[in-house]
Amino acid sequence: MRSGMVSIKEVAEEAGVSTATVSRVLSSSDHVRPELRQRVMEAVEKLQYRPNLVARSLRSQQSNTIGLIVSDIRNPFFTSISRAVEDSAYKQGFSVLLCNTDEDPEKEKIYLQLMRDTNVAGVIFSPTRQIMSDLASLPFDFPMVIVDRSVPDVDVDTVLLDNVESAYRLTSHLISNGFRRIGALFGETSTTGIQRQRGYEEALKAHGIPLVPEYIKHLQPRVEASYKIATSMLQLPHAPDALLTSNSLIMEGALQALRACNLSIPEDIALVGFDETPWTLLVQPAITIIAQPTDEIGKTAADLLFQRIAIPTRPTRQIILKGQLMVRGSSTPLHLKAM
Amino acid sequence: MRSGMVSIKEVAEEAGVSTATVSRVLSSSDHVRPELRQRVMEAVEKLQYRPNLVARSLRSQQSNTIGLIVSDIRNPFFTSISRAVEDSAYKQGFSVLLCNTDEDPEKEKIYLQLMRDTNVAGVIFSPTRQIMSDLASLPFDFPMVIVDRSVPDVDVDTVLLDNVESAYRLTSHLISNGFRRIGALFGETSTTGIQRQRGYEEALKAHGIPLVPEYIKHLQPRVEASYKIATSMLQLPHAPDALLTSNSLIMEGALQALRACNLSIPEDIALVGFDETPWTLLVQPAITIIAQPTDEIGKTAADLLFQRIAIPTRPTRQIILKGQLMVRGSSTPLHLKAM
DNA sequence: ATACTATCTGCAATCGATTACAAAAAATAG
DNA sequence: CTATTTTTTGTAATCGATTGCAGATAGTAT
Repeated sequence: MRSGMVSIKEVAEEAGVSTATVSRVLSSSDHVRPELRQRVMEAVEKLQYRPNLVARSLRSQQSNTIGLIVSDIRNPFFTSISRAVEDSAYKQGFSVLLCNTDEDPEKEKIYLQLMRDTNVAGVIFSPTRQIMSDLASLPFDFPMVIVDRSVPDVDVDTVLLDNVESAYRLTSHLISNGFRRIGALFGETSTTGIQRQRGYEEALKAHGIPLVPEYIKHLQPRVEASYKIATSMLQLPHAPDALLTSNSLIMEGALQALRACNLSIPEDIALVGFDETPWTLLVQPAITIIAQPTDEIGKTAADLLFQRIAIPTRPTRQIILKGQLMVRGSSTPLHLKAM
Repeated sequence: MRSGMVSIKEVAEEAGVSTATVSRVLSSSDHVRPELRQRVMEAVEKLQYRPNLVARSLRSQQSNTIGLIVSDIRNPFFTSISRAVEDSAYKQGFSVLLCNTDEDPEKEKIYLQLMRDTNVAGVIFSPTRQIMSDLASLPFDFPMVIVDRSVPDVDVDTVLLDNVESAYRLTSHLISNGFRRIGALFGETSTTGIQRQRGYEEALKAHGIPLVPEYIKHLQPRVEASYKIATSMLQLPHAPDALLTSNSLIMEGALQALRACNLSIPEDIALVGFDETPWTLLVQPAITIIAQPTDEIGKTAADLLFQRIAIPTRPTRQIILKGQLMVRGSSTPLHLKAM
């Protein structure tokens, strides 16, 4: 155990009061005569006392920790979210337990259990589709905010992008720039992919462009998987003249594939996707994307969570944020290609 | 409080034994008659009992949480480290508290205090230079592993890159490729920048190239700062013909600056740096870098920490890992430029 | 069968705080 | 100055586990 461990008892002794009084001074919400308060403060200072948060948490049945459960912190989207969440948490005096699930329902369950067992104040969670059905039935009753993904039929706070609309806009942008054979790669583990596919299909329909099944693929949201699938799509007899990708890892793999096939962008093929990463602006041409307001998503999720922690019975909210279409060189219109 | 909260007491009752016995069954290290063990297990199963980790931690004075304190999780280096750490922790049954300090000594102190107050099992920490001097004197006696940075005069486990050597190799590579006026941008908050500067200077010296003070800058390790400083360096009468950057954020800013100045790489200027990020291979030309073995660094740090948690008196170790020079297009020799 | 060990099990203390309740002190009213 | 109310303070229970110690049970040797 820590060597110089000093507990509330020693402080009480030093100040000549009871532990209850010390506790009252420190939680500061209660009445204590100024003189005693002063004595306690001095004792605290002298002994360099710091309250043991574990003991406090056990007794008060509250905690200053929140959980953040995402698929992989290395996904730039979640990296950014996590930073925003941690910032908000810090300001509120909370700290953040980070969990990576790799889109694995088993790990998701394990981490949710951990959250319960450690009695966290609440959880911000980006679940796979698989876990969703169970979610309502699982015995987890801590405050929770779902982020990035939507959970139908479960009454829970949610923050996410307007995925259908965003994909619709992104696809429409390609179409109005003259692209017709639009290949699309969607993540298969999240609802996000599904919604973005919907937006994609609606846009095609609205413009009278037929769906081509070979142009639509679902895959693990990983760079390698994307590279492979994109490469094979590029070998098709009628290869696409544009590629729409549903997250930055898939976009990364697709870009690698284009490079490997020696295709130039956008002359041979356009490339668009989701999420602002450090590199969408650094590669040439820069990549047209839907920028998600990750800071705001993270901050909003944290805010929702703290509100729910404060008032557990509050009606739930679903907050849908708009993405921003950033038009760049990777989707330049066909008739401008010669320039 | 959680609704169906079932404690060890209920389990004991259900199984017709004492709480001590239940505890012994669950911690499984102790002798318990098979029949009782069976009864307890059944009760646990029936009541869906899960031990309260807060209570356990308070009583046993141990914890299954470790802290990870870095400057900014959005720095790809730390993103990767954090993932490796979390993986190792998960395998050992630990979870990870994530803290971003923004290289701010005040936040560092606050987080260190938090770590103490929550009685974490240990901490993996990437400190600023400022906090170092205090480090030994601060009253923090939990197991700690320093990562990425070196702390002279303090007896503590450390994992870091061979920075001097790596910078030396990187610089030598530039020199042997014909570059002579090598500008260098170093982070000012960490020891890492200092060590890399040393390697840079030694390489110049070894090749008989004079140091030019205007070519050496220290800055906040941030994209914007780097962009500004790089831009101003490019305006020099005798502008550099190569830029060496000491981390990926600085490299990002520098690349933006080169793009803004319409300089082509490596014809007008070479660019090299540290850290494998998603984009070093995606931009064209790809960027020559020293790849740090982030997975290994993170894993090693976690291993060291767990070993120290197990045996606090173990002699400390300093583990120095080698970086890997990845030669790419951004530093192609001058005489090949015409090709 | 008796004595002696070795194994199990339960009681109760403990970890370090918070908090219900009651007692004491202070403030206010009459 | 006493009665009543209000504000402070302390005592002790409590949160939910683990664990030292002693008593109970089982096992072994004589």
